[in-house]
Amino acid sequence: MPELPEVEVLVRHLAPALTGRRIRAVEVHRAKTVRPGSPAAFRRAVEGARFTDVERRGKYLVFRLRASRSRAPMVVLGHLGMTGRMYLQPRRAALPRHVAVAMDLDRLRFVFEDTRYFGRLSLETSALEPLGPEPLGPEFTVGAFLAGLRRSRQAIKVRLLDQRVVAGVGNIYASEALFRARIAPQLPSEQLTREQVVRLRAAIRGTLQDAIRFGSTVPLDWPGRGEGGSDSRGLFYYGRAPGAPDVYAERLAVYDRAGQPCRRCGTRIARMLQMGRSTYYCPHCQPGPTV
DNA sequence: CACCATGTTCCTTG
DNA sequence: CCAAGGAACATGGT
Repeated sequence: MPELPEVEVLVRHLAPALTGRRIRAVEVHRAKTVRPGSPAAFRRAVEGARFTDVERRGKYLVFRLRASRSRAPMVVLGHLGMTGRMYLQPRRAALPRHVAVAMDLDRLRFVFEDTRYFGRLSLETSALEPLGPEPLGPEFTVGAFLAGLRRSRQAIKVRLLDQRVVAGVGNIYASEALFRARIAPQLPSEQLTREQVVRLRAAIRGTLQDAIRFGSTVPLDWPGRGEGGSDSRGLFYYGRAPGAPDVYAERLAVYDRAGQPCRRCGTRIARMLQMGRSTYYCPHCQPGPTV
């Protein structure tokens, strides 16, 4: 679930739902999720604080809080890892099996569920420092992108996963953007022509924006409830309702479609490994050096 | 049983 | 210095 578009959609729902609410209690169910830092220090800092805003930077969630007594502003950084989810549920509802952290608000509970526990929460924000430009922001210029790609023989697909080049692109949207730009994933990044860089920049922005638009149309719900329930007011859950069709995968052009026909030319989509991660591409629409 | 999985970080080898 | 590869984290799906 979590690359930039999924985090963006989540933040858009969380911001109005959390802003102004006070954290009454914090339960850290998985100590390692608070990293770096300790669960005790995290609880001490956060309990009693009030949310003032929620933002996104790359794939990180930036929770802005104000301490109850000192009124000092503070920041909690969140990352969903591979399987993290965040949602609100009624405070008396059962916690999910793989709950990492739960925060009691007044009537609601804010839940960080994370099956594989790769996600994290921290009072430490230095992880934001090395991040490259926001792909949808004004800093992501052709010049900045060009600077991030030159003088590297790394395959362009691998470069796109480097959060210092551009922040928020992950394994799914790297393949999708390269298909959209018709650029071979294995092309060394320094060999991209200026024209290709311009096209790839536009493709990244278009791909991410389409995904955000798509995500915004997905009905929200929370585990264990049917959709559209009358008491779902103020609650949300970004993801697939149990048993619902996986519309999420159907909109992807190449990711996880190995062997299936390219939607543009009919050629079978190919899969290869780059740095141990799957890359999907159309050998006809994205011609390039054979590796 | 085998292999794969939306992410990041650390370590080793060349 | 760079690049590549592997492992670790931990659990589930096919």
